[in-house]
Amino acid sequence: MVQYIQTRFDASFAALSDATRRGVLEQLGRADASITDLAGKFRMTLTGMKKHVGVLEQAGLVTTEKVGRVRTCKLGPRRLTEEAAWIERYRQLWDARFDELDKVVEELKRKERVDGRRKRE
Amino acid sequence: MVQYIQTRFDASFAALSDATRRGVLEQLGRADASITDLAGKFRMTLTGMKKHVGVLEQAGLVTTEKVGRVRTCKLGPRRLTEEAAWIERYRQLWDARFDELDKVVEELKRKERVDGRRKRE
DNA sequence: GATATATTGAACCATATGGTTCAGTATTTA
DNA sequence: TAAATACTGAACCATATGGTTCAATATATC
Repeated sequence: MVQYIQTRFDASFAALSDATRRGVLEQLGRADASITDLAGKFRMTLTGMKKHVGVLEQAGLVTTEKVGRVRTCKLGPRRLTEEAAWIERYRQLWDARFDELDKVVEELKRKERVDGRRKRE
Repeated sequence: MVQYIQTRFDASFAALSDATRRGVLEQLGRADASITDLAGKFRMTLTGMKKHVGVLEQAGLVTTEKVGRVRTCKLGPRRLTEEAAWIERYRQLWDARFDELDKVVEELKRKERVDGRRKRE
């Protein structure tokens, strides 16, 4: 279970780690497109684009269907819900962690004040 | 500018695409840790863990400081704000795209009703 | 039927990734 | 000062990635 989720995360974050693939997702958000369309838009060979689409498809972010000789790509079933949730959770962790640091700093300041007073005594 | 952002995205999403590194981030969200701590926790050589930490550091997600012989790792300055925003924007695109599809389906249904009526006429 | 179009697969290339081992160096600690 | 600890760097390995070219296949179009 955890393993499944982890490898799914691996796949989706890896898919998002390439500018071309992020661009393809944005493009498909506007309109479906063929491999030729995408290859043209991103100045790449058909074969190269096909690979990117394959990666996105593996990650569930894109689905494709071939009708006649043209393969049409569209956004896939995955909406990055879990990924968004992971990042949100991380951000909360981060906040909590730095709040702790703030407390430490506050504590230090308090002690300084106390020390100051002691020295003056 | 765009390039900078894109390569930053490349780096952070790539950093997140590995289960060990996501684990390290979660761990550091709980407490700072040395390379030895992390290597132990994730059953890996020091050298291996050092590399993962290096990737996270490159991405700005972790900072490290060496005091004496031990290097302490903590969460870095980046909170994944832009990454969260990118994903949110994508999710909206996705929703809009599928709303469009819904409209098409609605339209088809409407036509069917009309056709049905026509046939019955 | 001939030609053009759209994709596909295999093979190749350079570089990156995720890991290891092994031999250092620097710092504590006994 | 000797031994233990913590890290570091170089070198290596297998596999993945991001791209290409070239040849083949399937489908449309003239």
